[in-house]
Amino acid sequence: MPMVLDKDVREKFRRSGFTLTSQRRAVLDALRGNKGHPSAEDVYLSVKKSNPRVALGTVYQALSVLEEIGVVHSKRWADSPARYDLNLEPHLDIRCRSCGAVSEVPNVGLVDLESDIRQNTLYEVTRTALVVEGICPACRREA
Amino acid sequence: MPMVLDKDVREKFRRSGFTLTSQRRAVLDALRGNKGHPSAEDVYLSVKKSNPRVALGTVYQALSVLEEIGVVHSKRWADSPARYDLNLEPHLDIRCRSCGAVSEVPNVGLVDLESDIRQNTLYEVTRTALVVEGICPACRREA
DNA sequence: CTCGCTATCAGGAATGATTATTAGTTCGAT
DNA sequence: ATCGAACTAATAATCATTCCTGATAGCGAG
Repeated sequence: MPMVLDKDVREKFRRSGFTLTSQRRAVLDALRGNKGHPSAEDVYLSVKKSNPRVALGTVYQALSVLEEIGVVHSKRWADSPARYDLNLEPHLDIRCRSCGAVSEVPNVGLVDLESDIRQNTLYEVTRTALVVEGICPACRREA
Repeated sequence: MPMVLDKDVREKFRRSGFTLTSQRRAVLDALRGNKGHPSAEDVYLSVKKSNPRVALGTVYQALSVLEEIGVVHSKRWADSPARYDLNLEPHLDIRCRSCGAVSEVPNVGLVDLESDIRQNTLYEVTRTALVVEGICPACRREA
């Protein structure tokens, strides 16, 4: 249940000066419909269903705009394209290095972490992402 | 002051079954000599000084072996090649999205985080990396 | 020491994700 | 309706990283 409401999105577009085009809305809808952590390619395929004329480059550009205005979030694991999601609550995802599945790790306190970071650096922090890798139970059994 | 002693390294190579070749040792030395967070290319250039015949691919392979046996650590920021370091204490690096500089954020409590993670997932955790981006003071002044 | 075995290496080509380019299109403001 | 800025589609280009091939090196058995 991502907390990304249309009203907030419109507001963020307005403030940023970017325009909320149909393609960008479609990318957003694709992310809404995909509870996992789709790659740009996944989003592209999803968007293509409703609008077969979109180009992959447009999806990349839309994702980058959406991330810049703070509506989507990206994470990069090794050996995998970047993955995107809408959930802007700080949360923790783990990726299986064998099968590539991504799932969420619950109950990990990240709340204080970001403010801790801001207090200990002179940088203006724009993005944080905690990347965790492992072997999922299913793949462990197979090994 | 990386805590990476030759003795530990040899032990880890022995246990893993990989062989400690001169190229791999050179990669390790390059990381020792570079206190920052060099990319594979940086390491390559550094290694080349003592052995001009090494190939970039070899550096990548050496880094991946060294990471697998737990001697080096990699992090991936957006818009930047992967960066490697020797410091295996969990620590926090921030990268300036404008000039690319990487520096460390001190005094952030990451100690409990990893055990917290392990307790809340069925995955066998093999790697964690906290990736933070921002604008460094120098670049902020210029903007 | 020498043969043969296996892991590794150098060099370069190939891959795959992402970005840049360019010409055309849409959209909002006038 | 007109104009200009922002956006898009399509494709080419880029860059990090991996893969492939034949050559080497190191090691154990004899």
